[in-house]
Amino acid sequence: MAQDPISLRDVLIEAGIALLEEGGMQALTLRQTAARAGVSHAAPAHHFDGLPGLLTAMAAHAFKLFADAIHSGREAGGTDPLQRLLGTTEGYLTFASQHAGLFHLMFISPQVNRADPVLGPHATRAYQILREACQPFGDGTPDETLELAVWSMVHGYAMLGFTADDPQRRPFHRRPTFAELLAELLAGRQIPVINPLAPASDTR
Amino acid sequence: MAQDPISLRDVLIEAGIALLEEGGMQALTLRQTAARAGVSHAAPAHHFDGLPGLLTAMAAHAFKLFADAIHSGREAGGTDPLQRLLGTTEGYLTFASQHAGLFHLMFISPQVNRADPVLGPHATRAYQILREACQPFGDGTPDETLELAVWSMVHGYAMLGFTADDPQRRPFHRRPTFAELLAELLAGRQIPVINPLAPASDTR
DNA sequence: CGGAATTGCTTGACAGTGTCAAGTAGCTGT
DNA sequence: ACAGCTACTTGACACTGTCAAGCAATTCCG
Repeated sequence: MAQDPISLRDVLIEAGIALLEEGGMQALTLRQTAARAGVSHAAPAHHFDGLPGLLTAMAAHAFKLFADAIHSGREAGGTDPLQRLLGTTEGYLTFASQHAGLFHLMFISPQVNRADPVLGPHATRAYQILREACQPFGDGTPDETLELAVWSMVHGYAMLGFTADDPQRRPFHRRPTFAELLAELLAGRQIPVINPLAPASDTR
Repeated sequence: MAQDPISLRDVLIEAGIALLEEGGMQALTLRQTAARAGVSHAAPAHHFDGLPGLLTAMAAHAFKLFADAIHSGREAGGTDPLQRLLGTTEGYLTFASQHAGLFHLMFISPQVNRADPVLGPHATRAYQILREACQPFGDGTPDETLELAVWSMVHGYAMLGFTADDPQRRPFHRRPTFAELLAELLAGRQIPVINPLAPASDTR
């Protein structure tokens, strides 16, 4: 074959994502996925180990998109450490709200086999981005307490955003933004200067 | 014995909880619940509006248990404001780990009808307990930023505890405790004294 | 070059699920 | 006594995931 034709495996993953984003986890079934991909209902069994296998492969794909999202969020934050961390968390939250189904797959669905090694690399990459964004606020070495504090807070903020989508039931007069929460968390820390070693030079 | 005031409705809720705690959300089906309650497979339809109705009723029950759990956690914290807040969050986390299925029902399951008014009272009561535990760390009035920061952090900590149950994949050398995370969050705050004689005349 | 094995998918079946329609036993109110 | 109502049962239907068998095309290899 001259060119590698798109494998049914990838088509199925795309079809599954489409179903997930259209109708949530309820709509994501093996048979519907196969139908959308234009194959028979048992075809997916030859590429994935049942429904959990398909969901796990989709979760792996989702982790890659997720790591890309928080990476570009960090890059959008420029060079200022606080803006970089904020951009990272904004990427986190934007992905969670724009791809709620994939987020659910990545962090919640009990059908995903979390021991599968295909999940590891991109999940680790995503965490490394968060870790590096936290680094300037520590004493130079990785501060696991700060990392987990930021991670827990942004993750919880995203999850609570899903749950309390009924405005009337929200206990807040005005829901604080995550930036305010992060400022609260970092209030006890020294905010690092932008370029501590070099002589004062403006940002371009 | 002679009088049998236990309604089938309550029996079904208990049966559902038993199934949920034994086999997770996968095992919680209408028909299994009916079978465990000793009735026919269509009996639940006369007490709940389908499976979502049963799950919503179970979630309401769960919110009551949850509010009780964080209430006793707060009481166990004694009178010191920090210990009270810590006890509250510990109650939160203990409930989440010991009743993972109910926690999933309360905050995650898309089948639960979150607009149902039966969810409101106990969910509100739970949040009020958290709010009051945060109050001493504010300037006297409810500080919604601090409340949401604490809530997001404890919620995210609980959720991440579910996800990353594979020790090998955890990015931490030693997973920081939630008390350490809370200390990090409160590091920018004045820790209130235990028995303030003039509560409102604190430093400003 | 030609059978044989493998791959990729289809077809068909089965048990299990939620939901609906119809039926029934038992109690209640008049 | 009788009608009506409540609480459930029975049966059916469409849909689900999974498995076994089959089949056509490709690849292997002797």
